Amino acid sequence: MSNHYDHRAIETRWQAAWREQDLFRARNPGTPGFDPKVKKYYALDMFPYPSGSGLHVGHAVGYIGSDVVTRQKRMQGYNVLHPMGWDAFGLPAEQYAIQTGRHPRQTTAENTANFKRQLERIGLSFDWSREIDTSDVRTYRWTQWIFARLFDLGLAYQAEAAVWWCEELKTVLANEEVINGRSERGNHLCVRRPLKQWMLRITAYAERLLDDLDDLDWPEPIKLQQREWIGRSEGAEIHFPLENSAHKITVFTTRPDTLFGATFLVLAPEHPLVAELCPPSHTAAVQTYVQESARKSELERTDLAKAKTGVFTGAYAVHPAFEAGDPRRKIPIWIADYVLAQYGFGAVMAVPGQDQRDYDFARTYGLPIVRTVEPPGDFSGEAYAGAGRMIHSAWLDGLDTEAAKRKTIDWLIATQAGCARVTYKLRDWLFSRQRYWGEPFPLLHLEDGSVVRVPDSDLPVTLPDMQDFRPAPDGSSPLARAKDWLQARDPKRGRPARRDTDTMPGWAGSCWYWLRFMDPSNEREPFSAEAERYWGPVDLYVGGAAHAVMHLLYARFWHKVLFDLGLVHTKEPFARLFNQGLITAHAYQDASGRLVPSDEVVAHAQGFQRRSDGAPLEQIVTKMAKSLKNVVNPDQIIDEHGADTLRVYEMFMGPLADSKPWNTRDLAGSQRFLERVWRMFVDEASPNPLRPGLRVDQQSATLEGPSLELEKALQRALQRVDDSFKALNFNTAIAALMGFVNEVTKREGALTRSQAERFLLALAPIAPHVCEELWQRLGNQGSICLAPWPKVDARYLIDDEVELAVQVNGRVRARVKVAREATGVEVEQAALQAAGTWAEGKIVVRTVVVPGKLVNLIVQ
RNA sequence: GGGGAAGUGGCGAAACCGGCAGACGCAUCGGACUUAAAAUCCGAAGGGUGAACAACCCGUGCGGGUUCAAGUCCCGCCUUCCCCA
Repeated sequence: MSNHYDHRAIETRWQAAWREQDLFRARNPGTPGFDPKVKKYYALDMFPYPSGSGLHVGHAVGYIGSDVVTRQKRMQGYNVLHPMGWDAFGLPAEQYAIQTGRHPRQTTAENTANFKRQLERIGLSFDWSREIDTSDVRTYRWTQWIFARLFDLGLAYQAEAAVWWCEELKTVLANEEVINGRSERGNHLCVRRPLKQWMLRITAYAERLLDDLDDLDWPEPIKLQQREWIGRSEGAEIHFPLENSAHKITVFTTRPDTLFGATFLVLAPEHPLVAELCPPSHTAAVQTYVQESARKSELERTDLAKAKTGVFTGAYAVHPAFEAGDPRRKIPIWIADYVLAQYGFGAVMAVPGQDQRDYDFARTYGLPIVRTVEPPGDFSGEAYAGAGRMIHSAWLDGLDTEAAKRKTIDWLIATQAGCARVTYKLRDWLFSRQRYWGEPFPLLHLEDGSVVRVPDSDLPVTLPDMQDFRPAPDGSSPLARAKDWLQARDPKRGRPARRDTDTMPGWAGSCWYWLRFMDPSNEREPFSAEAERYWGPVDLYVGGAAHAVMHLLYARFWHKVLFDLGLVHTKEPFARLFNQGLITAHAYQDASGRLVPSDEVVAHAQGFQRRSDGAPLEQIVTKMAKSLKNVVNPDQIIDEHGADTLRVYEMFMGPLADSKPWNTRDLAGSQRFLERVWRMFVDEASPNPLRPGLRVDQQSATLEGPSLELEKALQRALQRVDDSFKALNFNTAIAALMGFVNEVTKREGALTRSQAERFLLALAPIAPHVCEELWQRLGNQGSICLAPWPKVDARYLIDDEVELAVQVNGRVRARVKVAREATGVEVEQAALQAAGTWAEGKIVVRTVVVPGKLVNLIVQ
């Protein structure tokens, strides 16, 4: 047997062995091998959409991180659930299929096979017996089943909602397909137009989605983003009757106190009353404006920096707080696209004195501006949005803002002109797509226009096999063309019915997949209560911060609905959330800004040049993307350097949470480290599988000399490994283990077998293959993957003597060694002596002693 | 526009509660081993002034502040990255 570090042979050997031994199988209650006394640990990765281009090293970093945690937990004796699957439905898969002219079912199967192969090569310890695919009918029948529960609860409803429409492509586009009002594909102009859509009433859960964030062990920034997204605001709704109509316009405002400053109303262009209240003289101008704003995205419409546009409707409303005959009682109604239809009531009372957008608008169109809150004396702005004493506000004058809000709300209630109101920025979730590759809705449309759902016993509603699944030119879903599939019968009375032709959005499967992993092959229910009670909630959820808002909010919403139905026993699905950072990469641009593939770049001392012609290049840091020509494929890294080297490098690059640039050059350090570990155990010049000194522990009962020093070094390293595993910044664990290897190198022959074993155990979660190989060479029975985690012995962490820095007036001037138990006075004396000329002849006015760290002498 | 995160050597980074800035690596340079090279091992290295492994000064994006002591805390800016139904 060759005796050098052969990563290829080692990695294939142990991956095969682990698979054969079924080592990473998680035991469900009631199955053979299940031990109720063993604690569970559920570590979940955000499952990937299996794209055609395969996995790159940026995807791998989160998976490796969670795998390291998982492997440590197994060694600590937990029953670990660590599953993986495929988020396979959705737009990208469909797009890819249309481009290649092949069916998404086929491309998805190929892509998942490739992803799985890549993940296995990295040595990730997934329980593959639980693999699921959201586009597999065995999975999506339960997605439909859960949707059916939502439908029964009245949480799903149909409504007209604005969707992007591209006239050129003759298709409905998703938000992510429209950039700056133009289609991503082809760069054609798009407009928003209303279409009947399925909506989910997530707003009914807004309060709970907000409140329950408090108890979660999630990164604070993510919680903050969710809170911002939900956007709770307290205020009032106020009714403004129309001058010549029975209708009234209801507005929401967070500043009811500023009612007397409201000089006009502004409606969103989509407001339902727009057409009705407009007198014929103004119809043409209003219609033109409504069409123009349909072209804009919300981003453009609400951009504070852009000029506000709007148009007068020709109609007036009655200001409820002014007496009849008061000229201020009649206020004009305008339309402007900075008001969004979906927020509040799609209408605002404009208070130009206290709101900058209203102010800008009033100035542009010459509308009156009244200030009703007194700004501080040094205020120099235009609209004053802060708090203050009320002025020009009749019976509110003199009150402060808070008191004025309360009094106004009381008045609104008393006069039936409004009431207190809480609104949320969060809107109901547009849940249908006019696309092929998604879960069909389990719904039937009857001839009388009513909608009934497919009974549970008739599920699944299978997605029909279609050859042409492109979106239709009239905006209808491709499923509308599946004639045979379309026809159905009312399950109750047998009347003819038509299936719903929309499909669910890409998010649907990811709203409950962690529950399916608990009991993936259950054919009677989405998951058993027993499995959920045992495995839930997810203990650690690892994924990109990119999903901070939408996926996590949607998933929490579904989970809460299931909680209310008694189907899950926790209010929240993910106890701890961790966001891995983005792996960025260098990309190179020439003078014209064109991207140059990374492998055509040469680095020089002065900078970077194109290999072919020596043209100077600029280096930029971006994310890894095929379009930027800077993607690094893990297969290639594993071929050349090994999976363990890839794992060590990705964990050594920096804290898992940080984004950091990939640099293939730096791999060498990680590979060298593993080679040094290898040589610590194996003498490559000899045919022996192991250095003779490590065969049995020859150490006597008490450690001394270099072996004692190594013991202290090992204990310090183990302590740092434990700390770093808790925080998931494995870079410091690896640094500590490297430091230990350096110490061993300096003390030839001092390393004991016990020390060698404990070192190996601590490294095993990060570099499992090489550690398993050496573990077996040490003659151990059983896999290192299930061997007990090494414990820190605190006795070795304490030294008798400590070195202190001696500062004089805050600057380090000397160092001094003192006994660990030295008193303050002793330390001060030693420090004074060490400070020498710096303190000589000076008066020490103060001494600060930080035990074990430093002494600061303040002298005059 | 709104929201979030981050700026430390040539590069990736470390520094736990405010306590010696730059651990551990990469790249670089020097030495040992070698006929030679690779590999390996040993060593140097933030910047400046200096002949100096002497000594001192300056240094954590920029400008202020608090403190015996600030990468870390406070105030105001600049830049970059991520997300937006």
